[in-house]
Order: sequence, then structure tokens, then C-alpha cells
Amino acid sequence: MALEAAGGPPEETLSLWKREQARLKAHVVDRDTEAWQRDPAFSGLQRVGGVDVSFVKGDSVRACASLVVLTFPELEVVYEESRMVSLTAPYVSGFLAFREVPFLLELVQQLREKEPGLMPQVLLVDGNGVLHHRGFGVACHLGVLTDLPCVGVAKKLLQVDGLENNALHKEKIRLLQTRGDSFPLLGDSGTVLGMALRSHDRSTRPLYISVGHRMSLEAAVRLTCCCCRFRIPEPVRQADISSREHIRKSLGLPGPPTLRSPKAQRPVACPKRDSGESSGEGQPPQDHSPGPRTAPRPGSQEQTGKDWQ
DNA sequence: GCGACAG
DNA sequence: ATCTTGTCGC
Repeated sequence: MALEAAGGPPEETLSLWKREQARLKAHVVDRDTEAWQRDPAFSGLQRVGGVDVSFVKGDSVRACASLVVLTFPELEVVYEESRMVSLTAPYVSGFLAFREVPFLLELVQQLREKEPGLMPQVLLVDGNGVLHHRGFGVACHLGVLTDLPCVGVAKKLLQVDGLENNALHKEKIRLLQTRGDSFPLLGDSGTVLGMALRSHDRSTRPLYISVGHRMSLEAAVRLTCCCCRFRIPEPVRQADISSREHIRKSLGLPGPPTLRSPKAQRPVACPKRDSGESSGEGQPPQDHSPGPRTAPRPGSQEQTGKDWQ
């Protein structure tokens, strides 16, 4: 009995959640509050954090929450914490935070206690910020509760406020030619909710960046781009890898022996300035260097031209 | 009834 | 979110 899984949470719960979102939304700061955010090279920024929650396959309760901290601009992992958790809230579009934030918050607080010196100056969050049904996505939620600058990094367009992944939208995506190209996501309400960003030269599918907390959209987009060795920004990608690996181990699965040492790779060159929009800007060919980098393992998540998922 | 649906 | 190897392209 009592399997509310079929119909999701009762209206009463959703109503409470909406009220909570509205209450916290008043605390969101959607502009730059730190000096480094306005610096063309982000000088002053030394640590970028990433969070993610991975799930156990056949289980709707067990999951693993991870927080990682990377140096900037090197993007080397200097902190990693993963924790198995028992999910309480179900996933409901528009209420992702109530499912994941409690655990992410715990991870941040644990870091604050045990390694305050490693506290990230900004968090990249898997999901949306103000690009949300009620303007308060998971990145805003975590940002307000931790009071850390946060950026929403979504892999799919959340179709709200008139935004649609239609032919016109796809056409705009097609015009994003190189890393750093982007276009604004203007909602019917007349507000720019976020930006579609081509984060990597070899990835067609854009990222949907939106303000989480204490950072302007412009800085958020610029920073995200500076964190991308692949399509998914390293902080989020590393958090994802960590949480999945943690799950494997906790399940006693036959994980790959110890095949992990990507060698420090050079940080991605940040698009200088003028990452305004469109493409076609004078971007001289830069592919002359024979990148001796470790072969980008195809099994990752980038360059997999599956646009239908 | 049909479509949409961050993670 | 999760299931998954190979495979096509630069």
C-alpha cells in the first residue's frame, strides 16, 4: 500500500514546494558579486566546484551524491567526496532541488567544516538556475542555501516560458560553429532566461547555461566555457565520474582495475574576450598543433552525436 | 486525448 | 537519471 510513486507527490506537497521556492527566490542575486567574475581572465579565481547525483540502476531510492573541487585554470581535482544517500523525494520536473539539494548541501557543509581552505569560489550545478518554471531551479536553490556563487548547467533545454526546442531553435544551434558561440534564450516574458552555449569545438549539442546565484549570465557562460575540456564542464564531469565510480564500488561490481590517470592536460584556452554571440568572428585556424593529448575516450559523453536523447 | 518531462 | 560497444568523423 501507499505507493504514491505512480502519481507522484500529492498536490499539497507540490504546493508547499512552490511556496518554498518562491520564498527562497527572493534571495537570489543574479549579478556578479566577486571581483574575479569581472576579470577577463578570471584572475583571482582558484577553485571551482562541481556537484552531481548518480543513481543505482534498478533502485529508485539509493543514489550517490558527489562534490569535487578543481583548481582553476588547471582544472585538477584537489578534493572529492562521495556519499551514498537514500532519496526521499521523487523526481518531478520543476522540483529537482527537493530531490537532490539536501545531500549536496550536506557535502558542502562537510567541506566547510573539515577543509575550509578548499571551499570552491563557485559551483557548477547539473541542472538549471533561473531557467525554470518559476525562475528558481536547482542551481539557484543550492546557491541560496550555501550562499555560494552557482551556475546552472543543463544538457537539455527546459521548455518553459515559451522556449521550445523547435525548428527555429535547432537552426540557431546549427549556427553555433565554434567553442564559445552562444545565443540568448529569450522567454515570452521578455526575460533572457539563459544562454545556449557551444562548449566544445567537437560537440554539436549545446549546453544551457543560466544564472544560479551571485553571478551574471555573461560571467557564467564565460566561466563554463573555460572549464570545458569536453562538452561537459570538468567540475560537473568529474563529480559525475566520481559518483558513478562510488556506486560501482559500493555494489561490489567488477569495475575496471585501476585504469585512471589521464595525466594533467593543459587547461583549455579561454576565449579571450568578445564571446558575445554568433560565430564567424575572425577565428583563425588554430588546429595546427598536433594534440598529443590522451585520446578522448569515446565512452565518455562527448562527441556522441545522439541528438535524439 | 496528446504532448511534455532539468536530473 | 539508467542501459552500453562499437563506430563514424576530423
